[in-house]
Amino acid sequence: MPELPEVETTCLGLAPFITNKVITEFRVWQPALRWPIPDHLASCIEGDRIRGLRRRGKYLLFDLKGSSGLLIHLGMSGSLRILTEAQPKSKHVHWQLNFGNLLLRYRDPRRFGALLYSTQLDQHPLLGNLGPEPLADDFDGDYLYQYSRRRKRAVKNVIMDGGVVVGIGNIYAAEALFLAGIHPARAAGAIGLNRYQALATTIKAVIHAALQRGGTTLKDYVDSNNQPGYFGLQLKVYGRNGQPCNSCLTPLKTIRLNQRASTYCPRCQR
DNA sequence: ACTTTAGCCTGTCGGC
DNA sequence: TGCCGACAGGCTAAAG
Repeated sequence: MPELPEVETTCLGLAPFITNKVITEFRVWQPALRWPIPDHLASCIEGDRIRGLRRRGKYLLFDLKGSSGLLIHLGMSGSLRILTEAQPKSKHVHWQLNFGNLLLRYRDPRRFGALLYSTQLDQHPLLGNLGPEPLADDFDGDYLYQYSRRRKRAVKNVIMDGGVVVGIGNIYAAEALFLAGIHPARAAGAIGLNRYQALATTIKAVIHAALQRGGTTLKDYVDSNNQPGYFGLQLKVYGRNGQPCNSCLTPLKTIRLNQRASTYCPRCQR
């Protein structure tokens, strides 16, 4: 399931193929994604050149003419793939962009992803309330501490809130909290500055490590060149309920926060 | 004003 | 073997 590192990897992987290429055709097979693909999108974008690719949180942004562009989200099972010749459409391919002979195909079995268009891409409502990037300088322990004053929500819910900081999904939240020694259910307002500085550090560390490996891959993610995924990151708590803690051998426990499984070490995380 | 919940989807897996 | 429910998950709108 694509998280920030996977989206970044996709962005970097696609860029050499489609930057400065002209969209010669746009085709849709299944417009019912997280939000419907806009009607008549082909007439808006055919003939346009891809001026550049960007990532914001887990959104992929394709800049087109003027300030217009495409906003793409991979949901939890989406992938983009470059094909150099027309090949039979596989199941769950919902749309494609043609660049002459080159094809960019979107596949998404669970259809939680999105393809949207705006003439003012940077003003798109979905981008309006996003918090800082986790690797940026404006995301740090002080920031988390200040946000958390007098807030009672669980700290895990805070770091997974895209309005606080973007791109931290269930996997990286669990791992970062373990590394920082913080219980996922602890009330955000009851955590001091020192521990938030540790948490900001471990968040940056896990995101950075995943980026270095080209993104953690689970099951159905395939990168933009259709290479098998990276299973590199050794997850210390995520998906390891009941197994011994890597550090103290205590069996890991799982609780549910915001309907999400949250696995942690009851001894190491307080 | 803040926080939680429901709902969107389908493939996979464990239990019976 | 096959069926069925639980679960996975980001994000928003609506409810609390």
